[in-house]
Amino acid sequence: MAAAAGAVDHRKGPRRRGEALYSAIFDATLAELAEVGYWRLAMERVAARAHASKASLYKRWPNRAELVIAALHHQGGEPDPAPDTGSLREDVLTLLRRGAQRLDSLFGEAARGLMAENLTNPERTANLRANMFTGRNRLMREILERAVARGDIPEAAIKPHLIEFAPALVDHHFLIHGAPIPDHVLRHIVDDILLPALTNATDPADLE
Amino acid sequence: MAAAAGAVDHRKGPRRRGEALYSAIFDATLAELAEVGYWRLAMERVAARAHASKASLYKRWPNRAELVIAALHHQGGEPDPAPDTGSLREDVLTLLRRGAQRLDSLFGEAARGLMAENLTNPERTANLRANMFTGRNRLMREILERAVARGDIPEAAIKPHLIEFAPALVDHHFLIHGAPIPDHVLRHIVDDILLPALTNATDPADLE
DNA sequence: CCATCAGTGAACGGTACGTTCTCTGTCCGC
DNA sequence: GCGGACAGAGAACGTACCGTTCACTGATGG
Repeated sequence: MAAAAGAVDHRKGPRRRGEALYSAIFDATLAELAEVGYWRLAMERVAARAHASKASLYKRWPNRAELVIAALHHQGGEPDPAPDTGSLREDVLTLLRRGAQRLDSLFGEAARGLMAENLTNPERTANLRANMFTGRNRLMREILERAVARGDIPEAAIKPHLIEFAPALVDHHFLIHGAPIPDHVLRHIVDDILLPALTNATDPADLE
Repeated sequence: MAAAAGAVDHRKGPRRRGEALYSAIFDATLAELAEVGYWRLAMERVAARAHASKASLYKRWPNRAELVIAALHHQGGEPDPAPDTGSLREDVLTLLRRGAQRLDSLFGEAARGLMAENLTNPERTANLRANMFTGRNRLMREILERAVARGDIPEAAIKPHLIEFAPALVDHHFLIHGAPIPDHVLRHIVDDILLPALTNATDPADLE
């Protein structure tokens, strides 16, 4: 918590630069995020809390969305590798549970706010989606490819809409009902929707 | 277009009341919605456009979300009855297409904005969801019940999460990718996800 | 050691909020 | 058909935050 600088006037006192300044700003951003939520997070408040100037913020990030994304990225560690339990069901459930848990945190608060803010701008929405969902989709694809290799599901299951819809349903539940997401919701998605769809996947070529 | 009142000063001129006032405000609201979109729709602008006062607006609706919902409700006619083609696939596709088409209109613009604005407030989100999705869920349930009666799918398919997820996927696509929603997206949802899930639905009792 | 760079805090004009004020048209009971 | 209550119009207010610009001065590198 480097934000404990207190009432230091950085016009006279130690004037931060480089990493120290970034850290102070990111700390202030995350603290504001936790305290008042994304929606009421204001550049003015972050600047004041970090004892930095708004000009310094706007020099680095054009708006609060970029600032928050940077702060989360700065905080976030390495992504976990894809689960590999030998069971498709367990792999998928693990992946979804991991995502659900992530949403029940500062990350989720930010994700909800970022979604809300960018929903009105399709271009930014696409950009945001690329940053947030791409990782999960890659892991899901990995899981499915292993299941295909094991012979658990047909190769036709490797299709974008079959890869993306389970995480999409989790996201939707989060957006509508909030976090935490009950585990039975995840089990329903996997057992009643995803697995039947994957098992019955048919290659369009078979229909010709 | 009752909004064509022009430069009438309603302090002196005919002062509207009751239905006339409501209509003028709703017309102005929908016109603003169409012109600048939900996000830039401001109470100030609506009031000015309707030659009404902000006080009159706030007396009736506490915020723009309520105002827009009321305006849409005022405009909206009777909901169509559930499709009944004799084919589950056609019924569901018709329902989803209808929903997709509805989203590609003023209603969709408003829905996106309302979602964005209320995403940060779980309580309001729930309220909003009740107003927007309940109708569709009822129709979907009706369709599925007919399919069960015909013997097309097992009775176990009548479960909330199986009823709700197809419209949810449509909504999610709309939120992320915008409108119009390509028809093949709807066909993928129905053919590759919904129908396999419904056909394979198993009663939990069968597993005991 | 000094010129340049860069961060701070303050102030600005702008937009929209939600509230409150005065003035006055409209309606209802009598 | 009259007069008071009710309620709408428009303007003004204080608040919040936006994104920008300013003068000042600490830090940095040649």
